[in-house]
Amino acid sequence: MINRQTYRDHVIEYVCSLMRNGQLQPGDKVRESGLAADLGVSRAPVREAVRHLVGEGLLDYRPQVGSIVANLSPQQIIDSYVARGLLEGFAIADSGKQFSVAARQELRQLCELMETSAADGDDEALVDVGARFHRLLYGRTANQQLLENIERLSNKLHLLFYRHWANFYSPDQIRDRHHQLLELVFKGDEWAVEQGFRQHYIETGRKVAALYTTE
Amino acid sequence: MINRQTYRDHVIEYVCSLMRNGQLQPGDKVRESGLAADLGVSRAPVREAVRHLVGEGLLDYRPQVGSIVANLSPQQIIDSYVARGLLEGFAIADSGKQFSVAARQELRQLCELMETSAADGDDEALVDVGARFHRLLYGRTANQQLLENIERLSNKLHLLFYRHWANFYSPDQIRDRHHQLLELVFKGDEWAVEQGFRQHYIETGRKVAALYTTE
DNA sequence: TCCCTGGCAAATGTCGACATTCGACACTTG
DNA sequence: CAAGTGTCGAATGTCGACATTTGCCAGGGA
Repeated sequence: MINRQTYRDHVIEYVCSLMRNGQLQPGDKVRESGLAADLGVSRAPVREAVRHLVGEGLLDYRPQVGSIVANLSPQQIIDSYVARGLLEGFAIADSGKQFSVAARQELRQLCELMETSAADGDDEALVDVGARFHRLLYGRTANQQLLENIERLSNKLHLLFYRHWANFYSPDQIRDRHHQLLELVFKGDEWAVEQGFRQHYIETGRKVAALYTTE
Repeated sequence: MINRQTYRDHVIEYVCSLMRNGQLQPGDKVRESGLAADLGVSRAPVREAVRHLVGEGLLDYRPQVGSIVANLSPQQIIDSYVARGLLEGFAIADSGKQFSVAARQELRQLCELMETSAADGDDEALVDVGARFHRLLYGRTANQQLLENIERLSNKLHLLFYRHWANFYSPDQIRDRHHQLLELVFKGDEWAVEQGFRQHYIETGRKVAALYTTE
């Protein structure tokens, strides 16, 4: 038994799945009693799970009132993507290590895979490949503290907005944008890498934010 | 009633004060029952406080076993300072706004105040002034998401290591190091600002880490 | 002597219930 | 009719107790 699972973890996963399913949308109230009833557990582990998700930024919390699914303003959306670009760009630039030929090939193949997934309209696969692509890059950093922050932000943006970003670019654009990132990384100019990733994410952030402006 | 205080918040503050007092040191076990008994409350709010502090990175947590005060490895210490330098440097460079004459004067005065505090051996005042100095700089960012991450890291490093950094530099050095940061900021070269703050923090991080290496 | 094993104590995980607070709705009043 | 107010329901905050797991230590065997 490597990792003992506690009820709290089940609740966390359950809430995340509700967010992925769309059954929980930004602004929706999250009632502890409801979750407890759904899963047949008491409110104690539910409260811990909710508090954890609040800490992750996935839920907003008001004392004595309760929690709602985080409802980021357009500016907050952009800000989150900016922060992610900053962290991920640095993590990649700072990792320093060279990419093996095999690793380069794998990353390039992922770009192609993104294009075919996008062309097939398989958004789920596209998002998944995109996540693998980025993780392969920033995951090379030896800085665990940085990694924690990146994954927190990454997970937050993924759960809140993964639905959308597949629709902002044509299959060609998706492939090309990520190919360009790769070339920056392989070239080894750290400053260019950081700027490139910042730009990559701020563009996506602006597009996502645009969807949430005054509807 | 602006901000209703709940027991959980009291517990958080209590644990932080224990860490500041040195009654809780890195590696020490944090028993929920003990805290509950100390404060005369039940374990429920204590658990929430502990979980919050785990999320902040101040405590390490092992399921079914308990929590201990975070005991960062030398590398993790450096990594944390690197991350803070990255975030703070960007926040300052990206805020873009000009500093008023009064603001510049205040910041320069804080540098001098750091020197006098250091010369007087008043570490508490020195650390406090240092915190105000840095907050005045990074607090100008409009990016709330960034700010949250900075303050989380800042608070973590402050609580775990505020004891030490006052002793790494002479009063003159402290003043000069911060004056140099100010000149970078006032000059407005964003890239130089980012690099400067990264360097500032990585140096401190290395010195702190050195204290925790194989004693 | 060392290792394994079994049980004991203590800490965490979970539960159900009660207390407290907030938000909403209907009612009163000017 | 609008504004303020009182009450009620529901959700959160807290509590004490029980269940379960972990780490430790004593005891026995090789």
